[in-house]
Amino acid sequence: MHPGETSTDAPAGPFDGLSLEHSSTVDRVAEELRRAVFEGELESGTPLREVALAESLGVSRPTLREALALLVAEGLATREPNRGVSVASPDPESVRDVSTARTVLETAGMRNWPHASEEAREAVRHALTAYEQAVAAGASYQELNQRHLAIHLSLVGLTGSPRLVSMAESVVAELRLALAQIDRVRRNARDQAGSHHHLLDLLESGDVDAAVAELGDHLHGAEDAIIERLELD
Amino acid sequence: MHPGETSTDAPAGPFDGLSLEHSSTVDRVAEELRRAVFEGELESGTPLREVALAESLGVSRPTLREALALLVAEGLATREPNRGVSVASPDPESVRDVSTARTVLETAGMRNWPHASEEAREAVRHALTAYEQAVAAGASYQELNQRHLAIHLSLVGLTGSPRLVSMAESVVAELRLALAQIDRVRRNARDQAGSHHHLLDLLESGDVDAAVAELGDHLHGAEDAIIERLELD
DNA sequence: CTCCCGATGATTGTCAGACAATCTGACAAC
DNA sequence: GTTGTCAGATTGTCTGACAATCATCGGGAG
Repeated sequence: MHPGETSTDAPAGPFDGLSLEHSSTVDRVAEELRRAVFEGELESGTPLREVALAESLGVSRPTLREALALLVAEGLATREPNRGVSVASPDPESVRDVSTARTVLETAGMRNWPHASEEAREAVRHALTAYEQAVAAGASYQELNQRHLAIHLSLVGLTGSPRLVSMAESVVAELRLALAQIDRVRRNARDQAGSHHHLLDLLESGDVDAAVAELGDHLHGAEDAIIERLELD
Repeated sequence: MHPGETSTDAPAGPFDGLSLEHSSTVDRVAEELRRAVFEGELESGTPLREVALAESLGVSRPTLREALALLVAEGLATREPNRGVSVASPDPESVRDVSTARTVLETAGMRNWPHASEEAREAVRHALTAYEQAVAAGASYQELNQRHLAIHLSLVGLTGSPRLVSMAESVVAELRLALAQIDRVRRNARDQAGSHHHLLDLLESGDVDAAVAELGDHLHGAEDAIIERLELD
């Protein structure tokens, strides 16, 4: 169920850290399409013609169709009957919805901070420091974006529920799509390390309510910023 | 973006309320498989052989494969590489996870009761009365189950977020699978109308905290009951 | 007698090609 | 200006096929 997990349940052997890329063609195609969408190579609304794409990727049409079905299920593309699949075009309404969904999921995680596993709490700290290091190192826009979203995902991880995390991943994927569309040309990521560091400090000090309030502001601000830039297309 | 919405943006015409069943073969196949799973016709762990199923349903193998991919994406079936897909077998861990996910989503909805739209609140009341009427009428096990879960979905609807509702639907689907497996033989549904009515009364009176506590007990009890029966298979 | 090993059949993953149904756009007819 | 019709393009679906992989089972080595 979890992609990164080792599937063998051998107790402990000398062959740890060895895992073979057992991905199917469909998975690779889907991954390549996701990458293209997130990197902004495909503008929103672009129709994904089956024959052309299949030929371009060197796979058969049924295989490509399965991959497209995955993308549609993830909300990264939309299918209109008899009209094919095209890259999803985020509208203000869906951005608002994604934002409220994020708020619910991440708030639930933060409220569980005192009862969360030490492992989950450590994951939050690690995600934050990784982000801050990326900022300090002047990492690329793509990497900063990803590490920033990883922080928010780690907050959902505080619930300890794999299903909630996977839901959050799906929602965040839609957000990445919207961000990619907005920043297709001018890709500048503001430094938000301070805000997140403050968030973690509040959690560590036990003031969960204040942290939740801060998160609410943070997400609401992001929502407004995205919608604003989305509407002057 | 919303399924029930008319896709034409004509201002207002005499042709409202007209909609044609535009379902594809893949959708129909997936729906039939879901039904079979929920009715308990397919035991958990049953391998879904592609050729046999395709022939039995009168569709081609690629079409069936797309439908199976949908089921897998919904968590109702699992795919093992080169070994095909089989009906998912709920284990205690996943039931616990489903329960915590439900708790998060439904609690979020209830906490939003005061700010929810009147439409959403009315949906909760309607779902409850529909369930109570079904109980009074001595409806079938299947119908009672569905109406009971509809109440819980309506609680998530209080968030006003379509995405959260669809997440809840996915989670509830897994729960229906587990219930179908448990009650494959003895299908008795306890009358839980009283508990839910009390829940709604608490909400209407404005005591959201008490309602949330009550919901927590309710879900935790259900979780324990399911796991208990699951473990004496 | 037990255990490892290789052949055999079944099943999946993937491909190529084909056809009908439907959509799009343009053009002719009323 | 609306309607009818047609050609091209695209999707939805089917058929048939092939290699890769997996499960089973019988035989030979120890």
